[in-house]
Formats: sequence, structure tokens, C-alpha cells
Amino acid sequence: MGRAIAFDYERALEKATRLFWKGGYAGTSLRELLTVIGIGEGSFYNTLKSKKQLYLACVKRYEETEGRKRAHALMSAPTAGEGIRAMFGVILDCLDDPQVPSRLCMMAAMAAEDVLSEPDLRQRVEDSIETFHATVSERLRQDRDMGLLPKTLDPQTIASVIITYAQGLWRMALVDYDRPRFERQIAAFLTGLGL
Amino acid sequence: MGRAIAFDYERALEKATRLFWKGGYAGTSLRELLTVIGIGEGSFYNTLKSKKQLYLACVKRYEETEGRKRAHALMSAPTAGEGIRAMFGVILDCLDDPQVPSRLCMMAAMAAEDVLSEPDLRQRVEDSIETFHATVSERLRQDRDMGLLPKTLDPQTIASVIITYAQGLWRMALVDYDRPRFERQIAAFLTGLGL
DNA sequence: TCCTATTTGTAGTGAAAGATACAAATAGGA
DNA sequence: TCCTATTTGTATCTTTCACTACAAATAGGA
Repeated sequence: MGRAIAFDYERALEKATRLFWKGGYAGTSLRELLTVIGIGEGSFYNTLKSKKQLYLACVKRYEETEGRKRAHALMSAPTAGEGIRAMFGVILDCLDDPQVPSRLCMMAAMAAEDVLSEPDLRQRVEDSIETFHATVSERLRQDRDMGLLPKTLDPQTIASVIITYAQGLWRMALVDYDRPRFERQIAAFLTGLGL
Repeated sequence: MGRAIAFDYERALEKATRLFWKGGYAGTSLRELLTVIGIGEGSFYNTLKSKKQLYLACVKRYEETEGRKRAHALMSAPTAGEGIRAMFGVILDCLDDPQVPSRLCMMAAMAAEDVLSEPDLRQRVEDSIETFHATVSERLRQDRDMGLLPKTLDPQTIASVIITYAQGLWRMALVDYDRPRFERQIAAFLTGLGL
């Protein structure tokens, strides 16, 4: 009963995600969202609830697609070292892809003042970072326990170093990106960590 | 001849810097600036020219004070390794300082969409990053040429790794800061690089 | 003292932000 | 077919944004 929805919810989420990915949270206006999705304020607030709710839904969607790619590259390789190398490979491929809307993954874009100043959005950022950290940490622990990495290695700490460096990479790419130079510094970084 | 300026320009710059440092460029409104500085629109546009011009002046001021601190820590230590450790020490002290307005240095805050989308501001960011990179790189080269670091070490690449990691550190601190944990990961990072 | 250059305070500009009010349109169930 | 629930489009709201217009105030120079 009641009138049927006239637009594709999933497609709307997809288009909104690209917009947020490109311009950030505060940097994307409701007008832009409405125009790109192709709906009016009525439909927007009726179905998508609010800008904040939509952003949250987009982040969820993003992590279930892009995030899973990186997690897969990390976990499916034979060793942690190769997994982490593969993960950075996925990041570089993403930076090179002209289809990708920004040289900043959404997780990195979320670590910004405008997002962190809204309590419920901040919680989402903290959760995302925690999940990322846990994934990398677990992969390192597996290899260490199998004797592929030194017993003294602290998975938690090394995982922190890796995700911190990844955060920095995205930011630096935003300012000035050059693939060969990035490949060189990633190689130097991972070699240093003994991976 | 003409009426004299009634407010302290340097103090205004200082207060504005703290505001921009805390809230970012787009995140700081003209109203906030006026209130904190304690002047009206008339004085603002007459002396400080515009929000953009003021931001540029604040960045310059910031680099001449905060930036120099880090550069000094880096250059005055006996070795590059100790210098870089000292530099990260300065960063952590800054993160701990309750007086400091944000857990993000202004250089890191500048690497954001809202700043980079304005061509003249973007240029400033690129210049700042370049200067930082050149400083670290030069310090590494000195030590390598003196035989304190392996001949095979590429100062440019290692400097890139270091400033990228520093960028990431600021971002991570913005989300969740804990000094002991940060000290541990910085130690692991630098040990890995052989510094 | 008068003139002129400059600063200062007040008021107001137009644009854009996110969100809302509400009637018209449209679906299924009785 | 009528009723009711839901969506949709339009118009509008309030707030805030960076910025400007302009007259009143205030300094030094003649």
C-alpha cells in the first residue's frame, strides 16, 4: 500500500558515494546530491533520511566493496609480507584508476575535521580504523605464529605503523601523485619493516 | 597621515592562526575570526584583505615558528637518526601540549580538499611539502656522505617515506591519540628504516 | 585650524547551506 | 471504486557564508 518508490535506491547510494568520495562530507552539498541522484528534496528526506544518514549508508557500502578488495589482497596471499605488498598494490591501482573519483580513499577522507566533529560520524571512523588495524594485525600474528616472522614482532605495533603510513600515502597522493615514486617509497618502507 | 590602526596586527595573526589550526580553512568562519581577533568587518578587509590572504599569512607565520622548531631538532642533532627521532619527539610534544589547538599540525591540515581546491592555496601546500622533504633529504644525504648511513641509501626516497609517515601520524592522532602507543610505533618505524 | 588620508563600526548584500511544509500524485487493500 | 498509506514536486524557511557600502571617527601635514 502507498505510492511506490520511483528511483533506484542502490544506484542512488552508488552515485552519492562517488560524490562524497570526491568532495568529502562537508564539501558535498545537498543540491549536488539531489542533482546527481536525480530526485527532489521530498524523495530525499523521505527515503534517504538526511545528509548524515546517507553518508553513513555510503560509508557502509564503500567498506563492503572497496574495503573488502584490500582485505582480500591482504588475506589471500601466501605470506603476510606478500599480502601487505598486494594491499599497497591495490591502493596504487586505485590511485591510478581514472574512474576513481578522488586520490583519497573514503576511509582517509573520513579522518577530517568536518567528519570527526559530528559524534556519530566520528564513531564510524574509529570503528573503521579499528577494523582495518585488526585485519592487518591478525595477518601479521598468523605469520609470526607460523614462524614466518620473528617471534619478537609485535603485530599490534607493526599494524599501527602500516595503517598510519597508508593514511599518509593517501594524503600525499592528494597533494602530488607519481606512481613510480610511490612504488619506490612503499618498497623502501616495507623492506625496512622486514616484510 | 590618516587614522592609526587600533589593533595589534601580530596578535591578530597569532589568534587567527590558532583558529585555522583548530578548525581548518573552510571550517573557520569569518565571524569566528572577527570575534576572536576582536575587530569588525571594516578593519578586517582593510588590513587583513580577505580570508584567503589571512590564511596565507598565518601559514607563513606558522612555518616560521612551529616549522622551524622541527627543522632545528632535525639539524642540530649529531646524526640524522637522532635528528629524525628528535623531530618526531617535537611532534609528540606538540600532540601532548594542551595549549596546542589541534592534534593536527597546520601542514597536515593543509593537505585537505578545501585548501587544495583553491589554486593559490594549493601552491602553498606543495611548496611546504617540498621544503619539508628537502630538509629531511638533505640531512640524510649529509650522514650518508660522511659514512654514517649505507652508501646505497637514497635520501630522496627515505625522506619521502618519513614525511608520508608523519602525515599519517597527524591524521591518526586526530582520530585517536595515545602517547605510549605512538612512541612504540614511531620506534618500530625508525628502527625498520635503520635510523 | 582645516584638509586629507586612513581606519572603524554598522548595516546590509546576494548566494548557498540543510531542512521542512504541504498539497498533488499514485500505489495496494477492502 | 473508494480509502489510506506512501512518495513526489514545489515552494519556502532559517541560518550562515564571505564580502561590500558608506558614513563617522581619527590621525598627521600644511
